[in-house]
Amino acid sequence: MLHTIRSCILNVLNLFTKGAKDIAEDMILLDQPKDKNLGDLYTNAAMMFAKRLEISPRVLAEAIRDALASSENVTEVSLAGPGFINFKLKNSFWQGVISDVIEQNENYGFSNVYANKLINVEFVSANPTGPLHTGHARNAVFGSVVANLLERIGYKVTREFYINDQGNQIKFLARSLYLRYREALGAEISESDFTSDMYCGAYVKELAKELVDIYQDKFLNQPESEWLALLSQFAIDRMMQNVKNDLRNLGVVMDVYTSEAELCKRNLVEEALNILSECGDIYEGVLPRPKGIASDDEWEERPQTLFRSTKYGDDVDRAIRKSDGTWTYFAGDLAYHLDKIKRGFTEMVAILGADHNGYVKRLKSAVKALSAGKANIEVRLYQLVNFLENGKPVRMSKRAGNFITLKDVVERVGKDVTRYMMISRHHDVMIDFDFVKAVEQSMDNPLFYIQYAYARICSVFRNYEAENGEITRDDLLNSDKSILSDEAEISLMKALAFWPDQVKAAAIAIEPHRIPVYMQNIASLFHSLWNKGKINSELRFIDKENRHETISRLSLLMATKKVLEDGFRIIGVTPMMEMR
RNA sequence: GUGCCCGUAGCUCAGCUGGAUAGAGCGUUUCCCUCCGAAGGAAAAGGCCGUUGGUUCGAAUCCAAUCGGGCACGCCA
Repeated sequence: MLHTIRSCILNVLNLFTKGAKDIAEDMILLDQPKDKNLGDLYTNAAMMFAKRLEISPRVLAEAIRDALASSENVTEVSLAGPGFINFKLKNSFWQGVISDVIEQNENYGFSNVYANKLINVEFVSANPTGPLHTGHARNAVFGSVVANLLERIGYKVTREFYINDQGNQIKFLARSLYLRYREALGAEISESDFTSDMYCGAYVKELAKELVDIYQDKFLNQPESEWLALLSQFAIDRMMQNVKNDLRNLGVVMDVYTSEAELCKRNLVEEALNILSECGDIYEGVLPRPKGIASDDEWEERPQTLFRSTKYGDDVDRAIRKSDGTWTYFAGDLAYHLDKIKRGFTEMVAILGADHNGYVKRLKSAVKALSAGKANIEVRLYQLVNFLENGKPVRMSKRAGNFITLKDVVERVGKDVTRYMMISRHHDVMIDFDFVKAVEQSMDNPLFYIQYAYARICSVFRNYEAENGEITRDDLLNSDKSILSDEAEISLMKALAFWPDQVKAAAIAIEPHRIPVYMQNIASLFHSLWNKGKINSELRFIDKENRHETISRLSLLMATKKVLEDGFRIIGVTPMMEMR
């Protein structure tokens, strides 16, 4: 719908000799003025592009005004301020949105700006050393919605989980498991046997029981070399099953799980280093003492193998080999991102918690260096979530193993509430997640407000169809929209017309929270219209005396329903047809 | 000491590539169910957008300083 207006404006821009060839339709701002008296829409295009076209904003504004004025949809155009163009449109223009939505059905809200480009979205990537906990919930939801959004603008998305299935942490997991294994077989174990690197959560005991069931006392009194590899693999397998299950219950399904150990076996670390060496980005050197470390006592200078990440914008160069000769975590990540590049990804997104903010620059550097500048990774950090129990913070200690798991959250408040709470705020702000308030059915919990709007729409269709039989798509498309001219009806249509814009903007900005915010706006306009029908019976959706007008109104409801469904699909929440 | 993020109504938060008189919900006050679902709606009140400078036709938005809060900072993962 809005495309018609934008292309009209773009045609004007193209008339000027300096050329508008680098101006895309998307760049033209169209919005509803805050003051409704100014018109239905405004654009600042004249001010935006005047400089680029080397022409005065006033002249450009006049040209756009004239073009709009001659458009069949426009009834009135006026210039204001330094170059705003305000205009009014025929009701028929807005009414056209209804057919648009119904015709395009599930495709309404899709665009193909990035048609068929590959993109990799890596998220969660939790260490397989324990169950997913609350901290992973936001990551999982955020990542999955970002992936959905990117698909909306045409990307071919790969949802990916990176498994850190080797290294010290896995060794300690296996040792912890072994302790519990001995305990299950009757050995005396005290909590002090668990060093600070080990895992003493209850889930390790569960694993130990399984281990006993399968192997009995086979590993009892055996040296570590006899059981370490097997127990490691056993623990990883079970933990990943667990992770996948928890994710599925949260509505998250990955396309690819990539194992760090596998990458190592394929010698990708060495390959990555070769590439970097050829660019002259690998050297033996000594890092300067960071300012944060006050005295030389705590700082020991030592030569290390370093990656010259500063060449690509990092603050300091980064170590890739430990003093014992093994790779650092970052070396593994070099291999991993080389793997992504080799699989053909030039665009990548990674979702990380805010506590990883120090990692962003080196990751971006790595991708630039390994791809000779051809690939890029966008990292999105999300702030942590505070879990509250009726206003009081829930204490968690990972060490003691008494953290709340993601599974606990989903079981307690449900998938939909969890997802909504995690996605409805900007990723840069902290969330207070109160278990009590989350399920309260009030406006402290806006999900219910949106669900309620949807349920009301479904209810109207149920009522109508109970009396008149099923209503068809053709009935709705062929209905006369011209009777839908009340301000509240037009406002709702306008909001629906902006839906594709909103989705595209949210996707490009990688800001999923805009979707629930906009859904709330649509729900609000709908509720308002509903209540207007209580006062003015002509606005009631069902008029038993007048079937034609009823179908016209139902067509607006259907369009609203479709858009809400699209929103629910993006955020992965199941719409509720009734809420009694 | 350095880097990243946040600071908008009493509270929780929106505010899109800089746009016109900064919005919503909760809470407070007043109205609206003979009639499609009142878990809703209409209205009132509530603001130096942390502070100070700068950029320009125009700043909550960009830049610089500053204050307050969160996070991070050589071989952990």
